[in-house]
Amino acid sequence: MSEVARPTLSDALTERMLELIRTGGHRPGDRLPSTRELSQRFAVTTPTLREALRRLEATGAIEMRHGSGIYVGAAIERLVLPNPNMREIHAVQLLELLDARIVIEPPLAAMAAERAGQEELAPLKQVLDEAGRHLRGEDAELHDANMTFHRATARLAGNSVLHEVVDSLLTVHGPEQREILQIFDDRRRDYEEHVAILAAIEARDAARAEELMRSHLADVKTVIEHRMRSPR
Amino acid sequence: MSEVARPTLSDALTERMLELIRTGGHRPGDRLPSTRELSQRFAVTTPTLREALRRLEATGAIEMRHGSGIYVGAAIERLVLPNPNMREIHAVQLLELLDARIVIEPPLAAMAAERAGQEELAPLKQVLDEAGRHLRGEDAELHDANMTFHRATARLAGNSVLHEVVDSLLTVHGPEQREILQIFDDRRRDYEEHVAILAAIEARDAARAEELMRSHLADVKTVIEHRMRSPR
DNA sequence: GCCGAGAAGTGATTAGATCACTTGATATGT
DNA sequence: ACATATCAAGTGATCTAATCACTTCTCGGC
Repeated sequence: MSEVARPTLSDALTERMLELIRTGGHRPGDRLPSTRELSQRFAVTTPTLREALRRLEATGAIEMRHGSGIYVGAAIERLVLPNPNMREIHAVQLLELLDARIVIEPPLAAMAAERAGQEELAPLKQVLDEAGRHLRGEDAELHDANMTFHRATARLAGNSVLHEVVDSLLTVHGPEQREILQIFDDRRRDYEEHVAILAAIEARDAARAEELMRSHLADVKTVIEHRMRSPR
Repeated sequence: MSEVARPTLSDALTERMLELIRTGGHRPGDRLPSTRELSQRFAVTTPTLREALRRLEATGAIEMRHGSGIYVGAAIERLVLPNPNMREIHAVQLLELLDARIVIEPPLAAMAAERAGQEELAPLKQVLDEAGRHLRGEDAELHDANMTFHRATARLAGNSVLHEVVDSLLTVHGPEQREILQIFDDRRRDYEEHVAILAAIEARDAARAEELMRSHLADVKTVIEHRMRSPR
């Protein structure tokens, strides 16, 4: 029954470090304060600080050079993708994220249509059934089921790299971001469009699947743009 | 003059942990040994071990739950993208990676052609000039310059999310992976095709830029496939 | 002017203890 | 018998403070 797990000290540290870099006007290549100074400033001990630093290092936000110092990494000014412990991205980036999906997902739908046998189609149908059961239930659950449809479709395409990319993009729709999305999206319509996409994939009509996915995501974007201007 | 920096203890630890998970037949959701046991098994102290764990956590390879345990994450069986300290991916995945680029990069070339003013085109030209100077020089340098062209083009497209995605995909072409690529690619031809792509972008011919980028990447893939079968 | 030794600064690792949280078993009450 | 409350064991999180290893820059010798 437990919730999202209370953030740990080093969770907070990671975010404070990011903030320090961003608001401090640091550019990639700049050197950051030493571990000793940082641990003092944040009032934590060395090992704790270092855990936070390692996380940032793993995503390319910083670089640690033995004997030399800690440097701002190239990824700092970009979006850090698969990062369960550092939610980034704000509302403005939501539309950019959708544009990215509009580029990537339609071809994936086409690929899925081309190679998917009946057996592999099963999980996709299952996801839609699940979503269907939530049509009159909790909005959050329908929303999640809709997201799962996109992941499942990407998986069907059969390219693990692209699958991972889509998965990353959708994961960013997590935590706070997810709440924003939930305010804007039109879950019922999404569901219906998903049904149509599945039909095209099942019929192995690649061109149609691609076009439907494209217009579906364009619809989502339109709705969000509209509602951003005139909240419900 | 220093080289690639000697791997640190926790670097090695990160890889040993990954190996433990992979060869141990662990599936996502499985619980791993406790920190106490792991630190004993690897003969390192807790803080050191935890640094390695945090890196794995940051990429979604594992999940640490306070009071409960350490669990294998969902990302473990997929590709972990922007990860300077964990080179993954083997040769088989090279072709999949290229397929992914074939899906993503052509539309980006089109977007670049549509929105690029003359000023923004400067860095792209500069990259090509740089590559041109290496035409008769070191293969490695030409190879790098060619890679930079792809990054720069993706940047021009003006979507930071997609830019980051492409950057991640190309980054994976790092360390060991890069050596593999260098064996297979045809740097001179790549350069010439890049020149043609730039011309299309400069002429703001989106359709042509897209098609050229697509055929360029298809060429690269063909060459690699061919050479994999019959090494030089 | 060049270059090598050394000092200062910085990250990497160690050691063991203590705190905080989760989970399942046990006991208790109805 | 079942549900609920309590508690103990296991596990991650953090602290403490010192030492080791590496880089960089300065300064002296040639």
